[in-house]
Amino acid sequence: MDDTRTKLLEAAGPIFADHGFQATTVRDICQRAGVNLASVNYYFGDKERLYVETVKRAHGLAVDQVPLPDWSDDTPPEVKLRDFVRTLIERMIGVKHASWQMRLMMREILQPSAACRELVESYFRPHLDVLLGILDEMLPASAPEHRRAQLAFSLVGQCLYYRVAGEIVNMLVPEEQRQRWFSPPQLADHIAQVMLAALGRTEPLSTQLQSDCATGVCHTD
Amino acid sequence: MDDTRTKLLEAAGPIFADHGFQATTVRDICQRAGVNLASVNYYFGDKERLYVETVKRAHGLAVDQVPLPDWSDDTPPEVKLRDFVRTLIERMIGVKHASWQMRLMMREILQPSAACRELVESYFRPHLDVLLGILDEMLPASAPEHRRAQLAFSLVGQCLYYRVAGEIVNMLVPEEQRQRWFSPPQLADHIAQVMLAALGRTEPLSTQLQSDCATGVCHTD
DNA sequence: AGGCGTTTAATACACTTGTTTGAAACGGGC
DNA sequence: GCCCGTTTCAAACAAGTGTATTAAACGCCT
Repeated sequence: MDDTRTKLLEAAGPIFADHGFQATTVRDICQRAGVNLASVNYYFGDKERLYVETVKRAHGLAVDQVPLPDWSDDTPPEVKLRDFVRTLIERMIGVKHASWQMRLMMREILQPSAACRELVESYFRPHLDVLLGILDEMLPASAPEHRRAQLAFSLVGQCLYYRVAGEIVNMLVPEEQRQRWFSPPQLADHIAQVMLAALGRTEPLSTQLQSDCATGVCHTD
Repeated sequence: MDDTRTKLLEAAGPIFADHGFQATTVRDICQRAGVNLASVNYYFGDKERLYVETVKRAHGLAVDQVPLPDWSDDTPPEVKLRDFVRTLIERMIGVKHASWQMRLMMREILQPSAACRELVESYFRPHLDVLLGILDEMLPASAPEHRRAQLAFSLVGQCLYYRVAGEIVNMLVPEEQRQRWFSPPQLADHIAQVMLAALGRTEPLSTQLQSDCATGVCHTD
């Protein structure tokens, strides 16, 4: 399928992700796609319709690219939580240092547009439900609903941070330290450790870091 | 001081924050400021210079608006950490549901421009140092530097989340639940609890939530 | 008052934007 | 071949953009 329509969609993705809706020009997209200027209006009606289609396609590709593992019924919740974090981090910053799909979705998160409602229901809500299910296995039944949600947001927030503020992290952390200690799996394991320690499923971090700090960090498998 | 220059800066702030650099027009700014179209070129040379000045001014105002408390020397680190989180959250979503200053800075975080380097050195770095100092008081001396940084990012990430993904949270959490349990101080206390529990300075959350969940949540003072 | 540097004002100028147009090219079916 | 709907193309359009220009108004000193 390399018809003009899909060529347009594929060209539009990275450009919209980089510059946002307003700042990208249909001329730019058409040039990148190698098609005539009028094509976007012919196939999508106008620029905005093309944008919405691009966003939909983006999150479709994003979930396919790094899917959640399907756990067996006896997988302990600690492992599920760690896997969940790893998947999130991988989607955020793993795939070739941030795919255009994620960059585009990030724009929608920060400034929701017409394409966003669908994004929430078909992407965020299901993932939140999975995470809430994992947390339920570790929390007492008396834990109120809003605390579960806030815990989920705490976890997601830590992952999202490296996507949103990645450039800032790059400026704050020296190059060599970043290379050695800030790889996606390392960050994922750190976040999982924080959450598990907070939930009381692991020793607190301060005691973990007291003894044997070399091996305590990189149990990456 | 209501000369044209400052009128321009004050008008430009919210508009740049809402629409970004590209999508805002100097005509819009001048109209809102009630000054002539040519003024921006007269006072700032061009649109970009005005933008940079606006960003600088934004973070100047942001720190003044909600300053960090100055703790006495014997303030326990747990209190400092909680205060730090509260300050961050207050800056993120507290002041009249997100001031334009924060919205503008958020744009720079997500997509750094020329004005960003200065933002990092004069705003983010000092705050990070304060936070690292607080964490140092709770961590063993053997804790490696990169883990401290990651812990700091975990904390900041959780706070940033409600600013970045605030609209998504609004769609995911029912209105009434949001009204009751998602006020800035409540969110701040939750995040502080997570971090303190992870560090082992409090009981784990799962046991906290087991007993007496009604009073355990809202120690707002 | 008069002169002068500073500020404001209206307008014009290129230029880019999204979109439209109408004709040309294509691809089968009879 | 010829007709047809579909797709491509180059060009043009109208609106909106940042910026430049020019003259008028202002404030202030002597």
